[in-house]
Amino acid sequence: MESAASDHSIHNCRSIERPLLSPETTVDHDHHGKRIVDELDFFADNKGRLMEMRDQTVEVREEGAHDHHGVGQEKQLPDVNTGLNLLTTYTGSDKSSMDDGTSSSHNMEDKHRTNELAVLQAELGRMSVENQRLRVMISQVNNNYQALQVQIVTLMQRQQNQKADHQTPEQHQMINNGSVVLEEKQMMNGFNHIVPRQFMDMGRAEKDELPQCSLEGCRSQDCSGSPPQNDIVESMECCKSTSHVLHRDLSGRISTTNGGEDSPDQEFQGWVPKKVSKMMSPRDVDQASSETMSMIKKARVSVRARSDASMISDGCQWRKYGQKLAKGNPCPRAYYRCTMGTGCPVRKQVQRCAEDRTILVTTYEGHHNHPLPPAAMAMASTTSAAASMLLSGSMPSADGLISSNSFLARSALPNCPPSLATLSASAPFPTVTLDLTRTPTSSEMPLGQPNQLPPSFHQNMMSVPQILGQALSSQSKFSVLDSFQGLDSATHSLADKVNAATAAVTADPNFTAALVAAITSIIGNVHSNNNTNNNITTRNNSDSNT
DNA sequence: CGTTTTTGACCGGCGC
DNA sequence: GCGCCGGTCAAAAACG
Repeated sequence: MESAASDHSIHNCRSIERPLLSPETTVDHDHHGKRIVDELDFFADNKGRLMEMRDQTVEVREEGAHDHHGVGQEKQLPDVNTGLNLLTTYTGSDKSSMDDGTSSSHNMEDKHRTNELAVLQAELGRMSVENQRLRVMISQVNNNYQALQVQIVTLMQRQQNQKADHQTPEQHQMINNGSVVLEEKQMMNGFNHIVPRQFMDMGRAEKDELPQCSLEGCRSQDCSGSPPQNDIVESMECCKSTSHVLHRDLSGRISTTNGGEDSPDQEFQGWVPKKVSKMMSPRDVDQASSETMSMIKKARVSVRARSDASMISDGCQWRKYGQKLAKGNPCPRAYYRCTMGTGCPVRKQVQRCAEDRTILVTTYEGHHNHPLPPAAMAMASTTSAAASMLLSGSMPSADGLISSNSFLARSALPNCPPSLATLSASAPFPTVTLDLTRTPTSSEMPLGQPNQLPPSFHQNMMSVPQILGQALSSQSKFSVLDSFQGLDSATHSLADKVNAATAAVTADPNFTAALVAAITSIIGNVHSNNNTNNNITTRNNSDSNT
């Protein structure tokens, strides 16, 4: 039903979505070569009735093609509603044909058919309305995506402003009010392409391969496999130690695009040992002004979940590089580094809550510089989205204003129950905390916004990444499945799609709340079944077709 | 034998 | 300046 709706609604995406159709959706090619069954299957609940009327439907369909706004042969199919008017026409012709001296039993049968047609017509009319509604939703998603892109650029601009010249409070206010426009980047003399660079990788600094890649160029040409949201997180880190060099370094996106193959300078991107910074020249160290470093903080996303396992499965491969006994918590804190890509800067800390040792606190930091499997992509996108929300609601000048339940926190997550997501600017890093230790009750959900969880959240028991992936697909005009069809050839489009999906998530804090709720409902099952995230592709496949 | 984990040492930031 | 603390390094051990 859902895929049916999407197929009907997103005409321009049809070529993409068609491969997703399950065999049964295309099996029934009717006479005249029209894929009537496509329609039928889309509205599966009506299938039975429609099947009865197949003969009539075929005829009606052909006429409908004329009536309908010229959408082209393929696009006529989605416009099921078209057939309605024609059904009426057909009914008339049917009657006239019957008047030609047929028996009363035939009349009865025809009247019965007529009634059925009327019912069918009403049903199709309803579908038409639904179709229109879905189109509106698609356009809204598109609008949200566009808005998010502007917001991302604004954020990048903001950070660049902070580095280039210390902003006045008035400027901060302007940015906070959203009055900073894209064109402002041109005021940042010499920094036009610094911005994207800065958002790509914080670790690498020395190698510059594509300094000509402007902000617009990077976005439109998609020279990155990294969603901008992810980049935002990364940017927070990059500025800490190498902000003075980053504006010359534009190679990160390319290396990411290369399917994880290490570029010659791969060792310079991503995570860099502190010893590297030690080798920086005194001049470089000077340039990395303390002001900059104090203004820019690392953004982190912390996930609290009940789990008996030592780690929640997030689809990534991690290598433990340290363990420490933190003060105030008898449970040791473990430090992990992502090993899926060479030099990947992403790290995470895992520690059990001192108060409740069944609660596992996982803190993510950084942005992957390599392609991610679907499962990992979901979590990465979600954490990045959360981080971007944090950043969108926080300015360095606002440090200290952000705290749990603060105005800014509630502004950034206006509809997110306080128990689910909180912002914290507690030193040294601003952190978004997603609390999955309790399921949001209906009372916790925003008023007037009933539980927005997709039905599948309740129906299916999936791993966290799975459910995130599905959630992302449900919020985007692209499906996750699409993204991973032919990962090799679709690296660019994949980035775009994930980007769009993340943007959609970011644009809707409600969805974040729903997401958290969904994770919460799943996390308990992860305990007993840690392997469920391995079939995300399959699951999404089926989900995309349902 | 290569990879991962463990663990003590080390480093830098921060507060006093 | 000193000590505390969080974070990281890297050698050794463990693992597959």
